[in-house]
Amino acid sequence: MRRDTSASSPPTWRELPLLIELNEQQRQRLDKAQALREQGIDPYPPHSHRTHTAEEALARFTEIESTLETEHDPETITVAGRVTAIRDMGKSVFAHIRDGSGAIQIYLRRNVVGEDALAHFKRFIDLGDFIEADGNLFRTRTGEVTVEVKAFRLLAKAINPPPEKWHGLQDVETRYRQRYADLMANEVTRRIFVIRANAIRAIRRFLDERGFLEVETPVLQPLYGGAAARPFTTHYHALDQTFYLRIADELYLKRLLVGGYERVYEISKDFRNEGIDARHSPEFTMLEFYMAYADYHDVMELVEEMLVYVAEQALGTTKLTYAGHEIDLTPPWPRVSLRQALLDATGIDYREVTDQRELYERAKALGADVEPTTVWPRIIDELMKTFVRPNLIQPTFLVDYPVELSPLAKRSPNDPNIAERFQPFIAGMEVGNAFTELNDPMDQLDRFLAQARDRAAGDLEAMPIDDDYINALMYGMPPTGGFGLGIDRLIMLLTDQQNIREVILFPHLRSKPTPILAGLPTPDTPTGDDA
RNA sequence: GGGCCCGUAGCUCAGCGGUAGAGCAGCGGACUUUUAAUCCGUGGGUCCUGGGUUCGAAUCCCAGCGGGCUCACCA
Repeated sequence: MRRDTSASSPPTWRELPLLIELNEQQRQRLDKAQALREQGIDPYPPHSHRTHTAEEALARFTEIESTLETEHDPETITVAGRVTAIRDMGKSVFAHIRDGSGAIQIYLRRNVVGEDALAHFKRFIDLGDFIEADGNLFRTRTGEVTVEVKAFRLLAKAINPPPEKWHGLQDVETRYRQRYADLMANEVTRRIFVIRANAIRAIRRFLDERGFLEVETPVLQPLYGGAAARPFTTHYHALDQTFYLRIADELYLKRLLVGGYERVYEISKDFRNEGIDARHSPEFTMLEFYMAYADYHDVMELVEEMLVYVAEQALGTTKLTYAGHEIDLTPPWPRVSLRQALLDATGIDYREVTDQRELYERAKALGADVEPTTVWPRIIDELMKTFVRPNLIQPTFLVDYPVELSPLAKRSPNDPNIAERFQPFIAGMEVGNAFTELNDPMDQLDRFLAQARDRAAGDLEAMPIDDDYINALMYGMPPTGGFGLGIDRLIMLLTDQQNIREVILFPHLRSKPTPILAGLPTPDTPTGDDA
């Protein structure tokens, strides 16, 4: 059946090509919407007339209650929101509505709202619908501030019934695929993303107040770099060239220091085409900042101060609970060299075990997951992850890494095999990465060449040579300290979540047809354009 | 990618070879201060999909799809 889409009224659901079987409740609700239209009532009216949020209404009554001469606030207010509970008492009805600020109870009594209106409410308003209600605030016998309703209007008819009221939405897959339903049903989920927003705002404020310039650098890049990871690859039609989604911001931000900005930062999505697990999301949010005339010691101090500030702003405390651990962010955090940490945990002093074979034998003997072919720096990395990282529960800076693990970091003046690099660990989780930036263009070129050799040897994550970056360094970059922070992991810490997908609004899942679109055209359906 | 586990009503979950269940939500009824309202009655299922075993499969077996945890890889 074809329908003239220029018709003046919207279609009834029976006219649309819904290939799914609607369930009984969906059909009932669609029929209610249609019945309302036939009465001349728009189930999706364009305007609302709210005068008070739930929070404002509750605050108002608390404030004026003691001055009232009557039981009810004489001023009529209008509240609006989603109906989350209905308790039908016969000649009166209690309901709760929730808006973005909170929830408020409304009360409809037949002799106040009128017999017809009460019947209309009972007949046409369902859980999940958006309504607005005009009325007067009062306090019920049980003490709850409530709006006694004089009139109400439907603002938006909900066709899908909301999830179960007591248990909320539990199914993890549905919670991720239909985050809207999760947010609607679960207060905990709503709270996580408020904390996330507050934390990111606090980071911006902290850096802005210290003279950092927020910048935006390319997400689509002709050459990726700044980290060890496989990229997402795409074809750029207009330039007829392969481009990559960035895996890090680093090399572009440091070009800006060459240009003369002293302090820059960027908060942005990075993309790494690698596995998904509880701590890794291929699309994730990164903060990177760079400050000229600073080294990694200066950066450590700034990072301590920043994370304390962020926790205070987002949570109101610097003490967190994560996976049962009590964590105190109060600075200063211990600085432990990687060499010392490994020595304490494994008895191996890597400066004295420079032979790869010997290091392998000793790591293997300790039970580390290494192979005879594992290269020396990777064995160090593995030892750190297995024997050191899990024990770094309280905030700790692990400092001074082998140069081979840090191709963009400056060598220590005391030991050319050591890079001035640190990583903060909290609750056994690596939350960032930082170093005194390498600004010697020829040393940088040499490190790139070493990466290129690893790459040729089959390491897909080794960095490609960025010769334009070398050219930038040849103009001169001031001594600089830089820092990268995984925002998602920080939010996991702040919200005591063990899975990164719990702090990402719409995490990636394998595509599955939604019930509504089953059988209808999707972006994957060939259209003749690009196919 | 490997191992283990899960998929039953709109939602939360039982059932685990013998007629498909409960609570919430829905529908009908009673109740004018309830708040997981209460009380009476009642409709609703491709038991993820496809094969197989069996007199008989939601249940057992195989394959697939989707998801979770975990290991590997990685930040």
